Amino acid sequence: MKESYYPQELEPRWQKYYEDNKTFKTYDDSDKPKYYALSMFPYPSGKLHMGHVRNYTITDVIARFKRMNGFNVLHPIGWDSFGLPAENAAMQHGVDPAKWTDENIAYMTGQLKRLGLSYDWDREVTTCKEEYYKWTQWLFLQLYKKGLAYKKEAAVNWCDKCGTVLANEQVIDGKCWRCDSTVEKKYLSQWFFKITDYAEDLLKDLDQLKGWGDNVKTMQANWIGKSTGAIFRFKVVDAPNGEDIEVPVYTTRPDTVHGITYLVVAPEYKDIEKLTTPENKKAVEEYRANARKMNEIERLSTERPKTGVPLGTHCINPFNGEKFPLWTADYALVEYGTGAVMAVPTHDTRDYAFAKKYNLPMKVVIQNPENPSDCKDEAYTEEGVLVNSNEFNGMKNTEAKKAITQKAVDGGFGEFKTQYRLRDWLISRQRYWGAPIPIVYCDKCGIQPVPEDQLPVRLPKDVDFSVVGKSPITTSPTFKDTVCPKCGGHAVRETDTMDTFVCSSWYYLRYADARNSEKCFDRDLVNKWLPVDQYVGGIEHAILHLLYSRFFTKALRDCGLLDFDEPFKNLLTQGMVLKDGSKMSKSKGNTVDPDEIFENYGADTARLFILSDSPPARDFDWSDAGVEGCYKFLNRVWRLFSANQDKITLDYKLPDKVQKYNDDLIRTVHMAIKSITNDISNDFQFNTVISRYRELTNSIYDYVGKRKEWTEEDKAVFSFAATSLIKLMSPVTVFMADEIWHELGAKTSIHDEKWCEWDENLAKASSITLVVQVNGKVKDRIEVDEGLSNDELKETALNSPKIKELTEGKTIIKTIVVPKKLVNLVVK
RNA sequence: GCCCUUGUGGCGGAAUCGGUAGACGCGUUGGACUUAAAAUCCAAUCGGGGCUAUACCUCGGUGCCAGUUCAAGUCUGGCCAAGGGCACCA
Repeated sequence: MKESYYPQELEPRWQKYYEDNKTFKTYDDSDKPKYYALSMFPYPSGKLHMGHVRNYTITDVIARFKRMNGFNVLHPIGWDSFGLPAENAAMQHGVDPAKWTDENIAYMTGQLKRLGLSYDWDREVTTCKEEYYKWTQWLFLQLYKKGLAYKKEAAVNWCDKCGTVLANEQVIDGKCWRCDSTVEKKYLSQWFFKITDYAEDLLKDLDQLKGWGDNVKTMQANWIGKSTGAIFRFKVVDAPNGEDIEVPVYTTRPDTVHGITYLVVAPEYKDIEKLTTPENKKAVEEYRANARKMNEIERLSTERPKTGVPLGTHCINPFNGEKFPLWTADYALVEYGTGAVMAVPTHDTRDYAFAKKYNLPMKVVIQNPENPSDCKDEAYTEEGVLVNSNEFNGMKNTEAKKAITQKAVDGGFGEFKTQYRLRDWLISRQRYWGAPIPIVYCDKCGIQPVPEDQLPVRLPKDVDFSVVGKSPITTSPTFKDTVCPKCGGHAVRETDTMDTFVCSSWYYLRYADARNSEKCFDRDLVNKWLPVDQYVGGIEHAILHLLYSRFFTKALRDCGLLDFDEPFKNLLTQGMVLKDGSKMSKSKGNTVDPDEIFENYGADTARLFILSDSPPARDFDWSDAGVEGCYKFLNRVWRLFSANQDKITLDYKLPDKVQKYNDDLIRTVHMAIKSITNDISNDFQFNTVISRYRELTNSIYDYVGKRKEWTEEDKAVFSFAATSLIKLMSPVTVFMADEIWHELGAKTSIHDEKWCEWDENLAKASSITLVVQVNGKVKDRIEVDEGLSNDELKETALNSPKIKELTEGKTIIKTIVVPKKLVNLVVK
């Protein structure tokens, strides 16, 4: 065994060995229980970054730990390889997106292997390959058949820089999630998935997800945005041309209905022209034109003062016969509720601000009986009792919500209503590098799905990437024209491709049956492996990917393709990797290249370090000194073995009875096994696991330092300690562990070993430190035998000279004994 | 504004049930080895005070203020700060 550690040589050697021997291949037929460990698959951007390293190392250690604990582990990897960067590269450098992507995948595959990740490479999936996107298209058709994929004309989010529309989830503060440019509204005909059909399911089933953090669950719940209230329909009494017209509103405060003093419709409200009198027409038109010009950010700013103009028409409140005016104002949103709002300035802060500005009347209808407010200075939005509300006066507002809505239902002018903020998922993209939507438009038959036996609809190669203002796919001379599958006549293909989030919404299912060319996946295999037992990835997908995947699982369940409701049983959202307090990014210039770390220290050091300093869920601050420290530690472990190789055997036999000093080391090892096992099992606290590695290593070094002569017993105990250490470390420092293992004479890989077990009786110190407190303050510590009873502990405490002195002349009122731990004397 | 998460030494962070606060590491300081350096090893390292000094003793200390308890980093109530999410969503 070499005297010092040499990762640069030994790591590639083992890497090749694992590859040649398919050490980590997973077989479907096994009598072991299954465990599915999954990292969020990467976009092949070119190179791994430290966030990837952290993500994949965490999952890899989990997979290896479970394997050693007797599970048949599925631990796959793939590539989320459709998307804009490849197309941008094509536009800028004239390189084929497929080639660009392939090259990136090849490079990053090398990096993943170098990092020592125990993937079953035979299950690799690549979303941009025909063998994969064929099934993405097939799944689209299944959703289409179920009525869950549909096309509609709608106001959609348009990113001019990316040249495509975006889903609501991809608009962050009015800006594009990818390129940060301001998003505009456009009216376009686009494909949607009906995720709103699953709003209630997606919300309700969050309760099932015990293994998800509350942060992610509340983010999803907020996004779904459920509220309950009522719809009220108000008749317009003075519409131009005497038209008979109603305006429905959605409200969560039906209890305030007697306080309506005006009504607001969104500038884009569909009937707005019919609601506008000729005298007001000009002002209203102007206001609407202005609203149209505003971008999302301006429009949605809550700071902007409220504006609006009257329409000139009026409604009657059927509850009290009062007449109130109609206005248009852009604080009403056309896409939420009915696009119209009943305004009660006394009990809604927005209505209050608006009414104040335009001098609209106010009427108090809810009051706190203890502390009545006249709502002159601000709206009263708390609970209370109804006033000025006819037969409902005196009723608690929480009860009145129901009673008043019921009255509307009975009177035929309203109903109970549950409303969600979630919108349907817009999946069309006007880009080339994605899965083509398998639809054709026939001149005669209209929209026609591509028959399943004609899949995949292949991406054309004969395209011009230099075009501006339209998707390159539309430049293909061969792609667009086709025949109608129904009538055989002329038809044109849909040229939009699918959002890449569609591809990533089902990839975790494909791993269960990755090479199936006949089917999307075998139902039994998917039901066998899924749900994912442990999913690991970044918090940035809390809404996007995780919500879409949950939707897909439920929709495919309803299509009869699988038998479970939720795809990811446990979710670990790892924190960001920071350097100097901020997120690593190229623009900040604070990135660390994983290759450089591999080169200088080896993958094991990288793996050890990325797990060592913070618990996985927290942000991790990269420090060069920390890497150095981990490298030194590995050297120290290496030297422990190289300097003592003659004393370590793999087939040691521990005697039944050993010397006290040997018993102490054995106990230390058992305690380490216990705490390491528990720390991994309990929320994957790898940072403390690594502390235990160091503690155990320190203990073994202490032991070695004290031995002048070595008995056979000493060697056996030492062998036990050293081999336990290297096994415990093997999921983290994968290459070094196998190298040492072989240097010790093993013929098989350490990664085929069973996890260490501990004996509960040995996993505790032979003596304990009794803490003696007086009035809750620690006054003495006494080494006592482990087996002492509570009475004996009390006796020991009272006999301590220190305690005697402190209690001298005082009365002991009470004595608390915590078994094997502590005695607290309450004295006066 | 609403919701979630987090607040512990110079730093990253430990601390099953309420029971020794600061494990382990980084950094710093001192020492050993060396011609020297690197590497390695040993020791000290929350703050204030006491003692010539070591040992030791003592007081304070887990964002702030209260409370419960023999005992609070941990439980309860009220605040404050940072990070994140949602947001004219009626």
